[in-house]
Amino acid sequence: MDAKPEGRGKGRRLRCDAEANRDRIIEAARRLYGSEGLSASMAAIARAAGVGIATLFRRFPVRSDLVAAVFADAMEANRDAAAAALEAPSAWDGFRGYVIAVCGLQAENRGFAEVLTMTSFGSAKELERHRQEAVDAFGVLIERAKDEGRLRKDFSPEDLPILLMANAGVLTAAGEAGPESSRRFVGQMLRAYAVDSAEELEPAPPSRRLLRGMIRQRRTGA
Amino acid sequence: MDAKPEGRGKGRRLRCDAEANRDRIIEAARRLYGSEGLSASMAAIARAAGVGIATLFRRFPVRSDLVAAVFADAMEANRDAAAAALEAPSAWDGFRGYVIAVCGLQAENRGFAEVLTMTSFGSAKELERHRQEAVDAFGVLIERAKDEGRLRKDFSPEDLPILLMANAGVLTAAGEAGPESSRRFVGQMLRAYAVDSAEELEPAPPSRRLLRGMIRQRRTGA
DNA sequence: CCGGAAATGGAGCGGCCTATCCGTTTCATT
DNA sequence: AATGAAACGGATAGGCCGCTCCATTTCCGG
Repeated sequence: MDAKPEGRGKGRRLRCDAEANRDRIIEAARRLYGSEGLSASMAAIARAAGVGIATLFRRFPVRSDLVAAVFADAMEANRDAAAAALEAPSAWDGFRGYVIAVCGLQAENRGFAEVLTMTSFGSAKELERHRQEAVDAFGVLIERAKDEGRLRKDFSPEDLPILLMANAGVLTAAGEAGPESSRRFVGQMLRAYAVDSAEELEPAPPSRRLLRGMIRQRRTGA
Repeated sequence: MDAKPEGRGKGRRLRCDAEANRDRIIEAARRLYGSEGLSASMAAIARAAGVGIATLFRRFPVRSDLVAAVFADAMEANRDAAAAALEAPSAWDGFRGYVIAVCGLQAENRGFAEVLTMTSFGSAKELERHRQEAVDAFGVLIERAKDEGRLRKDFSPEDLPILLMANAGVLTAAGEAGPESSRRFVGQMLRAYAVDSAEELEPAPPSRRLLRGMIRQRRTGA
C-alpha cells in the first residue's frame, strides 16, 4: 500500500498535461529572462507561456525555483566549458578559452549574466554543484597557468566573480551594443591577467551605437 | 508692467520657504540615491525630506529633473578631475589619476555610478555640458599619453564609458565588498590600458566577504 | 495688518506586481 | 463509462508605484 515510487517528498510524477505546461513555462521564462533579465514578472511569464498565473505559482512557489530550473542547462554548459578548458593544449589557452566562454554565455542571456553574479540559490542544489565544479576546475587552471609563466602571479580566484560582475554591467548598460562591447572588454581583461599581454582586441563599437544602447537601457534600469 | 526679473520661463525666484524645501528634497534624494541607486522611489524621497509628495512633483515634475539637480555637483567634480588631470606631470599620470578618480566617484555614490552610464538627460543642459567637458579633456589626455608611449595605441575613447559600465556592475553586484573590489578591478584595467603594465593591485577581497556582498544585492536587483 | 498669490500636503486614481482562493475542467485508473 | 484526484485559470486581495487635484495654510508687499 502506498508503495508509489515517490521516495523524496517532491518526487511524485507529474500528470502528463502538467508536465507539458511545466515545459512551456520554462521555455517562456527562458525567453523573457534572456531578453529582459531576471526582472521579468511572473505574470508576464505566465502570459507568454499561455497558462494561468496560479499554474505558474503551483509549479514554482518561489521565484528562485523557476530561475534554477531555467538556468540548469546554462550552468551545466558553464561547467562543461571549464572541464573542456582543462584539456586544452596549454593551461593559458584553457584559461583564456574558459574566460571567453563564460562571458559569452553571459552575453547570450541577460538572465544568466545576473545568475552568475548572485549567490544563495536556496534550494537549487544541482545548480550550485555545477557552479562549484566550474569554480574548482578554474582554480586548477589558475595554478597551471601560473606555473606556465603565462598568468600573473597576483591573479586571484576572486577575480573571476569580479570579472563576471563587470561583464554583466557592460552587457546591461550597453544595451544593443552589449555583445561587441563585452568582447572588447574581455579582451582587455585578458591583457590585464596575462604576463605578456599579446591579446588582440575587438574594435570598439562606434560611439553612436554605444550611446543608443545606453539610452534604451533607461527604462529597465530605473 | 510685468517687468519682473524673469527672463527665461523658469527664472522666477522661489519664495524662501519653497527654496528651503527644495534644498531639503535635494539633500534627502542625495542620501537615498547614494545608498539605493536611482531606483529610490519619489514617495520615499518626499518622506525622507519631510515634505508632501505634491511638493516634490511641483518642484521636479519629472524624475530626471531631480536626478540632474542632485548630481550637478558630482558631475562638476568629475569635470574638475579631468581638468586637473591635464596638469599632471606626465600624461600617463593624468590619465591614470582621472580613471581612478572617476571610478572612485562611482564607488562613493551608487546613483552617480548609474548616471555616468546613462545618456539622454533631457533638460539637464548644464549636467551634459560638464560631462562633455570631462570627455573632451579625457580625449586630449588619451592622445598625449599615446604620444608619450605609455598608453596602448588601440585604446579608444569609447573604452571610458565601457569601463564605467563595468565598474558600476562591480559596485552594484558586490554590495558591501564593492569599493575594495572596484579598486582592484580598476587597477587591472589600468594594466590592460598601459604599455608596460606596472600597475600595483589592491588585494582581492576575501571570498567570504565578496559572497556576502553578492547576497545582499539580491533584493535590489530583482 | 491685511489680502491675494504662492506654496503646501494628503487623499485618490490607475497601473503593475506578488501571491492566494476556489469553482471548474481534465486526466487516468478501474 | 464512471469517479476521484490532479490540474487548471480567473478573480481577487494587498502592496507599492508615479502622478494629479484641491481645500487649506503660509508668506510677503502694500
